[in-house]
Amino acid sequence: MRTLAEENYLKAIYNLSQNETGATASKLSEKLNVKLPTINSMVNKLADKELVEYKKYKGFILTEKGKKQALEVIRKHRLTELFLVKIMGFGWEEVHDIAEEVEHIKSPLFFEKMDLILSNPKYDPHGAPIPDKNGKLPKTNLKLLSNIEIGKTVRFVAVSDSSSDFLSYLSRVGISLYSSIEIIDREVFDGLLKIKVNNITTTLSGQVAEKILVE
Amino acid sequence: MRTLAEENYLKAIYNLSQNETGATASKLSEKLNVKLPTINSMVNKLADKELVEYKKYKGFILTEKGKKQALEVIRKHRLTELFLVKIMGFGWEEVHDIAEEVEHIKSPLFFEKMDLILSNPKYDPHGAPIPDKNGKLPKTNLKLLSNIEIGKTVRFVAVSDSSSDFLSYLSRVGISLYSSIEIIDREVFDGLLKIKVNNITTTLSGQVAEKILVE
DNA sequence: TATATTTGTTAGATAAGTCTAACAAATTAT
DNA sequence: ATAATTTGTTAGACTTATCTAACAAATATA
Repeated sequence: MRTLAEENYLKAIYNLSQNETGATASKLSEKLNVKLPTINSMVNKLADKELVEYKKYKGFILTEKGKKQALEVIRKHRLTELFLVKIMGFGWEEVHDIAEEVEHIKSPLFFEKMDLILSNPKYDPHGAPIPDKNGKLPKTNLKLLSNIEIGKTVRFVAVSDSSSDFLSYLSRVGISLYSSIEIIDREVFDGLLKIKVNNITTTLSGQVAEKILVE
Repeated sequence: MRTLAEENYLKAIYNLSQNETGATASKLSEKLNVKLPTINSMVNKLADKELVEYKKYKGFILTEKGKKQALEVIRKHRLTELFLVKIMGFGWEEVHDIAEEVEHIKSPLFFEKMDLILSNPKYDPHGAPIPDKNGKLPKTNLKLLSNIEIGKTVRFVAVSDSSSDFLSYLSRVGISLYSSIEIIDREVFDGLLKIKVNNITTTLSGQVAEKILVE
């Protein structure tokens, strides 16, 4: 039986692997709020179970088996988030933390029912793709808002940060998922971005623009 | 922070205390599927935290604090069961095991939302009362079907066993919550019971009749 | 390139929750 | 009332997931 801690390590390693930088001990340590030696001993355990591949002083990569298990947990997380928003009436900025708990429920029936009620949804309320029962993810081709050329108009399809603080901020400045965003101007020095959304001109910091995914 | 194991002990002790026999080490051991010495060490811990009162070789009783915490978990369990049936479309025989997992979710928001969606419900799908936010339970005056005199007609309002096996059996023989049950005859030797439900005559064993609560 | 800094590893300790083996108290049966 | 049985307790071991302290490798800096 997979433990709660194991599930969290698999998920964190999966998520870190999606960045170019890959999953290292110190990044995991920061993400999981756990000291470095703990990471070390846990990753050794996961390696014994053939869930990650790992050579000393090199980073970690999930095996196929590990990846499959990580995607199961991610599926549960994202299905839950959508269920919370669509069926229970939560705001998109409220659901991340609740889903962090619900994703560890074992009962397959519970999540199958969510999937049924939501009609096999493909994306969660933050635009992240929901893996299907076999761990398959819909292909997406996303760009960072911070990299789009001046003058272009793009569609806001996902965020890379689901924290309540960030999402509340976006709501506050009137940017919601699937909005059209026109790039008016960008400050070279710090990436400060002038955009037009719903005919209103707003300014976003470079940090914020890096968390907004568009197509 | 209350641990999962702690919550399960509190709940089990609370439930056992409801029977006349009270909560003893061996009963807890059986209920929680844990060996006797484990019960001993855990109950000692709970006593240190002033959640149960306990004198060697005597049974366990929850303190006010312990009772309050047990009722919080029971509230989560029963709210969840009703949510699963009413909102998610599960059958009453499917929800117990799922609720055993969901009841340990910490997020108060999650359960407040269920409560809101269900409009402050008073009873779960098995007729058990749902404690309110302060741990108050609606007073109920229930009798066992096995104790009702011959000739009387009663209303089936709750079960004392929420297992899938038992509930499926009841559904199969056509007895559902809030049915009227007329006692036709009872065998003195083993309590075998002849009843009439919806104008159909059925026979129930003594064991089954003891798990059916009526008023 | 040599040194300093950052990152990763090993060793050993701790807390929670479980177990088995051995024993003691309470209860039941003879 | 004594013996047998059941129930409860103590002692000590094990596993999981964490920690701190000490050290080693890799990387960055002077």
